[in-house]
Amino acid sequence: MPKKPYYITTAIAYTSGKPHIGNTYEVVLADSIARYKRFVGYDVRFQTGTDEHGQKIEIKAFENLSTPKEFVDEVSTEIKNIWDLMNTSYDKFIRTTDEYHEKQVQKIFKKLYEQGDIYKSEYEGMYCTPCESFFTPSQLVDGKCPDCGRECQPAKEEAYFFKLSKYADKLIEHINTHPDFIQPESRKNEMMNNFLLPGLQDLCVSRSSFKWGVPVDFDPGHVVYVWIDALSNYITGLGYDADGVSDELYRRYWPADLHLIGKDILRFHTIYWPIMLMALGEPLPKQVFGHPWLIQSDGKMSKSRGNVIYADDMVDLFGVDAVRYFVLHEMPFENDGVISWELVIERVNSELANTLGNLVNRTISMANKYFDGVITNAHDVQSVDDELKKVVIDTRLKVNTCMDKLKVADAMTEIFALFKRCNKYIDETMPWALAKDPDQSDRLNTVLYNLVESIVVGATLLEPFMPETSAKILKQLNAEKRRVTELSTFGLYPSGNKVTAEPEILFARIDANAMLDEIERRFPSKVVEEVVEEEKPKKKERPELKIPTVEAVVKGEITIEEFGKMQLQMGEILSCEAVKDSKKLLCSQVQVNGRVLQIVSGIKNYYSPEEMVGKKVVVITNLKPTKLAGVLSEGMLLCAEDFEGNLALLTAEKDMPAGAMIS
RNA sequence: GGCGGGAUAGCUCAGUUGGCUAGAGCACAUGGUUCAUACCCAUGGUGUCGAGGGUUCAAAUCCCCCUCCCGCUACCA
Repeated sequence: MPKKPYYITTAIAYTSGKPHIGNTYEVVLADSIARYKRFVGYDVRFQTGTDEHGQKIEIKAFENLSTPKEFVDEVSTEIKNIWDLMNTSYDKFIRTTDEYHEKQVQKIFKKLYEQGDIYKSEYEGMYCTPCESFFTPSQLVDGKCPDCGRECQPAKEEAYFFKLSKYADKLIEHINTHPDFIQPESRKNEMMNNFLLPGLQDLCVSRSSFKWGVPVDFDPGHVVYVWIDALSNYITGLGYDADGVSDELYRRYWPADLHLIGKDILRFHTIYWPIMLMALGEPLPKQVFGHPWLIQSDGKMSKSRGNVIYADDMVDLFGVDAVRYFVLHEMPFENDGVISWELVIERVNSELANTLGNLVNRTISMANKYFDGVITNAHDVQSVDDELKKVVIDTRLKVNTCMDKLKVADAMTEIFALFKRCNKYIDETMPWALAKDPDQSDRLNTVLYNLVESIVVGATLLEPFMPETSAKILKQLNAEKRRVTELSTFGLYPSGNKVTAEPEILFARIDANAMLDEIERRFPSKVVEEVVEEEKPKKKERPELKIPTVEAVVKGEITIEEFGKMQLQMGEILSCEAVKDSKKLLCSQVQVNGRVLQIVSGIKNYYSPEEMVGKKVVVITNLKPTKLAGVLSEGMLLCAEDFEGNLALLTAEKDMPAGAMIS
């Protein structure tokens, strides 16, 4: 019988820098599923890769004194090396700078344009300068800016737009009739309630403010929006062709069975991507799973303090399979998982060293001590054996149930329950007592045989999650990995086989204090400087895997007179408080000359009201007053904003009095 | 502000359509054991099941209200 195809993908990693353990987790998770599916008999194709375009990369490369291509070559290689280090069994590593990919992206874009799903906007009267926003005709209210109600101006920049709304009803229908399409299910509501049901807005799918992207071949000066580019990887990696001459691979593996992605990019995968596919006339992926994140709980380790945890450092300290075990087992299905060095050490000691490693070690030691390593099934069966056998046989089904629901952590727990049951069996049967009585030799043989057999089954099931450890155990027991069809039978280990004479420690117990000292030596925490930080609003660490960035808009030329219309002045913040019922707004009383202006700003996530007081900042003082969250705001505090959306207030380079003019 | 999800043992959580003395793992304590990596096995406890009210023979579970947390989204002049 021919194998059924199974196509699984991860998100492609954004090549803006080295991925940390939270990003790496995704590939390991995908790998465990891919390996499991292969084991149970699927013809698996597992694709991952790197997403290499966009303005952010253009800038990073520039800062790095290299060309974008040189930069992404380097980072992509680094990412691939980490994926390899983690022992991930991908079949295809795609790069969005690969020629065949870029070519297809151009074709896809062109096809959508030619069939009218993508259109070029003319922008006359559709750019609202104060709002710095572009609007499509459908968004305008009476021809005016839907945000501020002011006249919109013709803009210099043209762009292409994708008519998402055309396919919205079809997508809603699809989501409703395919309850497993979006996982976990709670995310489905978010997509429906926030985007689909209120009505989709057309998506701007080209950029002309920077160059590092796939050029729109029929309109030089525009590059394809990075998401259109990135999402296409799932089909271009299979040899999809927009002109209809796709490879055999594509016909075999598409539609994908599972897109595994971070929960932060679910919107792109459950709205934009399906609509793209509908427009192309291709079937939709069967399932998109937005997994949670691994986060650092106490803030002791955070990027800003330069001590993020990286996969390669962890592997160096603990070994590949310990890291795989940790990330797979600690990550729940729906909530974020927590990672810290202490937790890793604790798990390695209690589960890997104690439960599993010690079990294998003590079993082999007894076999050597009592029978020179020869394992014989003497068939001296007692009723206590039954429960062990039942657990061993049942584990395969339990694991399967978990894996079908993508509950990888639970599947691992089942496998370790098998190992724990083995430990209990040893206590129940007391081999050391049997060894003292020559008449019990058959019984002792049988007990050891049952143990070895059980461990072989466990090791087989462990392979998708900890391939190296699985192989090591089987080797020490001189056994072959079982086939899936053999797992319902107990007693296939060849009687008379000999286990290794020198059992190797699988996982050494870790001295927590010594290890933590070593970690501190290698990755000194920059510590304590921020003692007073307590109440400071904290920004949560997010993985960098594919956070969409907003490219800076290139604005049209203005005259000095136009600039002169803005009244910029230094202002001193006299007092400041949070705006009630608002998550981001602070309301400041700002002194400028003799006046005190009340200004509302969306900076609560970056500044506390207390620390605002006394600051001298740059203010636009002649901005038309407006109400924000019901509070009057009579100006604007100027801020710089980086790619992550972090804000910093502007101040003068030397101390200047409140009211000082800026020109 | 809108939509959604949570609040259960010291910690992380499970509790299916309301039903027997509310569970698991970790941690802790005691006992056992010695084949093994100071390991393994057994036993144990406190829970106002976030607060209050209601429906019911019966509520952690259903309804109302309150408090707090989280996610997405809007706003962030």
